[in-house]
Amino acid sequence: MKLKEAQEEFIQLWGNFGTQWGINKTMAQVHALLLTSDEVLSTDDVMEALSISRGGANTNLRELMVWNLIYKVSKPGDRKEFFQAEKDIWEVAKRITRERKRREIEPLMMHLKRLKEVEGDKTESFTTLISDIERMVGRLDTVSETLMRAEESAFFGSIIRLLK
Amino acid sequence: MKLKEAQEEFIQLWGNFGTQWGINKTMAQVHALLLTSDEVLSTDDVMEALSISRGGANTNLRELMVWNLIYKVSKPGDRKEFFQAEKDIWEVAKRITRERKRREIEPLMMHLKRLKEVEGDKTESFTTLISDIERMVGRLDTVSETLMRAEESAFFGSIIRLLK
DNA sequence: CATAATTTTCAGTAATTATTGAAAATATTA
DNA sequence: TAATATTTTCAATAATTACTGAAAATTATG
Repeated sequence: MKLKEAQEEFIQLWGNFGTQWGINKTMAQVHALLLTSDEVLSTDDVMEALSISRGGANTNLRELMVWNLIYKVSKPGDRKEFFQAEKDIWEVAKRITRERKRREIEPLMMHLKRLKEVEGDKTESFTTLISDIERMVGRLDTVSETLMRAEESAFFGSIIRLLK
Repeated sequence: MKLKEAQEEFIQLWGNFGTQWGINKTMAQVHALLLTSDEVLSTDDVMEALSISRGGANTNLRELMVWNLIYKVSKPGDRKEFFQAEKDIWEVAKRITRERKRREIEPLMMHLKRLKEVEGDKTESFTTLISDIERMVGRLDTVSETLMRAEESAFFGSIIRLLK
């Protein structure tokens, strides 16, 4: 396989995979494009490479910046803004985890907490369920957090290896 | 809050949460309904409770069976089929993990493997990226697997506690 | 400050995804 | 086996979500 082909296949793959995890397909593709580009890219480059409109390119690039997955860089003597992806895949995972936690897990936990304030009899099995879900989500959160930290710590690293 | 209200709120919450993770909203709601029902429910009960069509109820109930999250049960003297959810939330998490692994992680890993077969120079950074992604996905898989097993083992349980 | 380059916004439209409901298939009863 | 109850399928439709493209806003240049 040629590099160009592989790159394009990866962009498609990442887009489809993102969809299954509730991430906008085009955003995932823009991310994949930048991840696999050695050069920095302008909005026009992205438009051209993915055959998308200026509006789409702009929106997705900005959203990726909110997620802290790409940066703006400027080229001297050029007005345009260029974009570059964070290439360290562990850093990428850490940032995605952090953002999803902030956007989804924390609100979910708060909501679940409220749901335990149920009055009356016959509610035990309900509150038990909610508590169990709370505990499980919390633990998933802990573990993913830990996994991310593991890359930076020999101690955690060796624990992770234990788990294999 | 009254139990009925809390139940309905949970159904909505779970539906929205599911959406963010690439799970059909109605399927998540049907699951939430059964999770919070002490009684077994028929297709008609589900239709009524969620105000959805027969086709929708049927499709989502069958899909939940494929995921192994609910069971058919029959009531003696009644032709209808009734449904009951697996209530152990750890078992639920384990089965969801297993199903997503089978449907998404395994195909992804296979695809990534193929993408490393790139010929030519200047491909090192690309193949490194793909390898890193492979490694990360694999590790996420290991850890989630381990988390699930932790419930069943004092040894793993204590490791998990270490990670907090 | 006027002009030009670039970025951003967003109403309209397109594409995707989910749902309905009625007909067909299947299962149960007598 | 015929009659009836129940489940399943799927074409048509609805709802949701994403994208386009041109106008407005912003930023940089001389």
